[in-house]
Amino acid sequence: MVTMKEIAEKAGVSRTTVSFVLNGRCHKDQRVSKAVQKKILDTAKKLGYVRNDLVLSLVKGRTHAIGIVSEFKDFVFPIIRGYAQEAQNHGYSLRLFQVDDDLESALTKAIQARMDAIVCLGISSSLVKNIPQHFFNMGIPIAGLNQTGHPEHPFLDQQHSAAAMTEYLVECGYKKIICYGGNYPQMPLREAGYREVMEKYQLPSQFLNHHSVSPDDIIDLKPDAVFCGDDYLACRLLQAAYLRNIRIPEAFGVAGFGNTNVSNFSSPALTTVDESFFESGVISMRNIILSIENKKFPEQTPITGKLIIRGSTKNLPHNLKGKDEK
Amino acid sequence: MVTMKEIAEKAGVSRTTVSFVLNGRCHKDQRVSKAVQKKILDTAKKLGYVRNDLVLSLVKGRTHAIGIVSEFKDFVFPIIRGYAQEAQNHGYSLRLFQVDDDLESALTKAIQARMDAIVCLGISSSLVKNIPQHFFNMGIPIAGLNQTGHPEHPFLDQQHSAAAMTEYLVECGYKKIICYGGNYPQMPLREAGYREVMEKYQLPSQFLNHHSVSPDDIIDLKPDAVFCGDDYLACRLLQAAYLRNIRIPEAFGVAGFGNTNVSNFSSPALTTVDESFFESGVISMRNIILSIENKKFPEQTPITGKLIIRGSTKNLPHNLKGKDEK
DNA sequence: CTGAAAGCGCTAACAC
DNA sequence: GTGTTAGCGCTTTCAG
Repeated sequence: MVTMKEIAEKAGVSRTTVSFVLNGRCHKDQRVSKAVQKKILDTAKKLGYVRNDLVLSLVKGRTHAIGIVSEFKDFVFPIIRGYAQEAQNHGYSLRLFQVDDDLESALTKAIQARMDAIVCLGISSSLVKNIPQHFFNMGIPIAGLNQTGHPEHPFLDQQHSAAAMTEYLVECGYKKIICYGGNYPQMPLREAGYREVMEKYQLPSQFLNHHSVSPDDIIDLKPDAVFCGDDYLACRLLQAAYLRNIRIPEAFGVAGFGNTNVSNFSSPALTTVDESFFESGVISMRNIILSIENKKFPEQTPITGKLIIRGSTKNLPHNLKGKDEK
Repeated sequence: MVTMKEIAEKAGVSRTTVSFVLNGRCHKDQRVSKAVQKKILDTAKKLGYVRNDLVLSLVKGRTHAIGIVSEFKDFVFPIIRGYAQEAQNHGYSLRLFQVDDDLESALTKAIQARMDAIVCLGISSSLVKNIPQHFFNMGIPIAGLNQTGHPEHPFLDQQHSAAAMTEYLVECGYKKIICYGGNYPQMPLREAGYREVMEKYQLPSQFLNHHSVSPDDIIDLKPDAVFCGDDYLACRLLQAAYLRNIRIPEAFGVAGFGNTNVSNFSSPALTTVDESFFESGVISMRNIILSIENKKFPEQTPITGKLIIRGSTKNLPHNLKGKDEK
């Protein structure tokens, strides 16, 4: 790999001069004659010089790399795409540190590599609680330790989004709406959004957990609609209905949460809430980079999930009638 | 960030000694007294020393990082998970270089960062053809420029896998089997696998492209089964059938390709071929690391896709009868 | 058993 | 306009 020293020798000048020219630090007025410049540029090209960012990082104390510490489960990749996009726009790149069992060792590796910032993605908060304090005193910002609290992380307003979906289901004319979810951390907020709206309309609310209640059980309850805590669960419900030849949305409506790609390919396609992972990754990375560069910080604006209306829900006749009566 | 120099000063020894101790290069026989060792280790811990891999990379000429150059479309992430896993097992980490429009600039960044190897992932071969030769002369292995030819890349034997699926469909008792695909590069091989088996059983083969033939058209052709070129297309077909209240697999069988997660959540769940992206990522990364470290290379073993049998196909009665007759 | 010194490739004050 | 010099943090050979 050719170095500046070699170029300097071939061109018969000093390394400093080469450095100046190759970094374009000779704005017409300053230093280095045109002739020498050209000569240096030419030999650099001829020799195939590529600058060494390792050294720049060492000297400048900045690597322009952001460490992503994660187990890299499927759901983080849309976020990472957002990260990658935005990082690239600011001249940063991403470095991946896989955590298998040991979060601390992954963090250590990221620090050894002298990342400009470290983002923990999708790490369970119980693990995070146990990170020794000294990791935070190294002078490297460690961000995104959970999905909600951290300022660098824009976050989906789970409750508000769930409320919006529930509101939509009520508007469709559904009365007996069941909330069907699991144990993931966001569930309580989604459930709260659901309850809030059900109470507002004085409708009976009912939350059921898929660990104790099967999709078939849900069907047997003969709901008007089921608001599922995530798209995957909604698809399971759709599959159960399909096997029993129960048509959706004719028999009852189904809504998911996430707008993951399964929701677009199910039969019928799912009405769901878009979690905007990509977008949230972009904003998140922008904030992280801002915090590295300026220490300034735009105020935190939570993202609101967009309602995605597809074929698994529909306006019921009596609702349409109701609208006519107004 | 604390340095060895600081440790040396606090401990009252030279930097060399610190280096030796911290790198565990004092195997009972050699150098440095126990007392000094302990002292150094203690002050290192007290000060919170974390070694600087940037410098190590500079000195050793190896970064232990693999550059992934890609547009990071969804389909590459299962591969990247495999990469990350295997890289981590060998003490390497991944660095992501996003290519927006300009492959060369992304490659240049990866070279500037002095990656030990560079993998181009999911880059169209037309772009790759135009990479100037000098990129390959930098001493950094650039691998995986396409999905098939490169020795570092294990690859799914597309034709063989498609043949296996077709064979399965024939075994199910289906006669009129349509192959329904698109324009992606793997399609011709999959089609060839399909044709090969259809001919073997002297069944009529028919290939239709979704750019000119809609899922509804396919249904109207009243096939026994449809072998789709990918899971997504298969789901589109399932959705079209659902809207017309045509039951699968009762009306006809449907098979996909890829075993992407949509295939597991469709109604009915899809019979498909597992492309083993994760596994292929693992093997690929292993080969790349081997090639960095030894220049030795295990022979290339193409991966065979596993048949994943789910609810969208079934054994037909006359086939079962046939089996009884034997 | 321990330390001095050179070197990895480059930047940035400062002198000539 | 151009070169000298001292670092950045660490490894490693070679004296002591």
